[in-house]
Amino acid sequence: MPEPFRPTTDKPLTVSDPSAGRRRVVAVAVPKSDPLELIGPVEVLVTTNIILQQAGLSETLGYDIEVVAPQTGTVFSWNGMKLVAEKSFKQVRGPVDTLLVQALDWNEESLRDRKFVDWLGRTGKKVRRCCAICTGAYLLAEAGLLENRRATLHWAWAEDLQARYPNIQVEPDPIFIKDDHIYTSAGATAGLDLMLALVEEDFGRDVALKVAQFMVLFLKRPGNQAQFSAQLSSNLAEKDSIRDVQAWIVDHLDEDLSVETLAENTNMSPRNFSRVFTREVGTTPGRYVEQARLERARQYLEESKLPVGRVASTCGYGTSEAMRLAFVRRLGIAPREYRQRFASAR
DNA sequence: ATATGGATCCGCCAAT
DNA sequence: CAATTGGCGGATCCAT
Repeated sequence: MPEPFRPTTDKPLTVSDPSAGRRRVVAVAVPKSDPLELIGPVEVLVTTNIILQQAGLSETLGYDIEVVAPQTGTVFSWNGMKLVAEKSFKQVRGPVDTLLVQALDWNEESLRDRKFVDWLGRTGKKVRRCCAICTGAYLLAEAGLLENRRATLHWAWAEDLQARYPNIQVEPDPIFIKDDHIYTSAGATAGLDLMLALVEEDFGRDVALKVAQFMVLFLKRPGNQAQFSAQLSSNLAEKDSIRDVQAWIVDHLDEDLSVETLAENTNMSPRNFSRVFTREVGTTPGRYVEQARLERARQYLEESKLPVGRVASTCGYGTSEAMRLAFVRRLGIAPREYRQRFASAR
């Protein structure tokens, strides 16, 4: 076996809390779901172990990872690939540090498995951290762990989850959300970011950055831009006049896009324009403008090397501070950090 | 980090 | 009368 990872510098690894100890992580997988959403996040933890090992710290620091399923046996059978769970949840004994719940299965059998869901609920309450990757949020919701909490998942499911569990505050935009000890993430790749956040909590920023740097060599964030564009374009208005406004907005992000100005161009009063726009598009003018600016800024941060300040002004933010606030508010992460994690150009 | 002024949103009612 | 549009005011969000 070749050496898995060779550190690029001789700088010693800085660990925030050298007495953190080894953490027991139980990853819960269900049959007939997407294995990427298990393998990716677990890979972050494994990479952390490797990096700690390189620093000679793996005796005392790192993750002990177990994968469990509703039943032992085949967990995934997908395009000829099979993953086999050696343990079922019934065999989990003793305290767990972090519970990691992978995506939901296509036919939702796992949701109807009362013993399994009850175990999730009991365990999720006790552990220090309970995390869901994307549609794993359904399992947490069914287990009652998300009641009256903020949660996120991939935007394509957000509406459905909200409808089925009305007392959850579903927010589709953030990369991930931490509410007390319950963490949810917006999709498979967002699950990686969630895991990086856990690594940072446990062992500090230096370790998390090394892990991220190591992993982006292999994991170019796919579909992020496409996803957000789909989100914007899925809301195209029927009325030509409103569609024109939408097109004009994305072509003139750095100009005045106040409701008043937009209304003038459509020969409507601001009140009526706002009302018609909201009915046709599904979001208010102000929110749509913010969404468009945010999307463009994300794209530039990922795909260009423009300084953050230039990105801000190009995308219509008055100051880079304004953009920073918008990023933290909507995505839960600041622009510089966003670029650090998602930039595709080396 | 907080305070303040302006923009935006939304319900309500009046006018068209 | 029903449906659309416009204006007003308060609550909230956001930028500075």
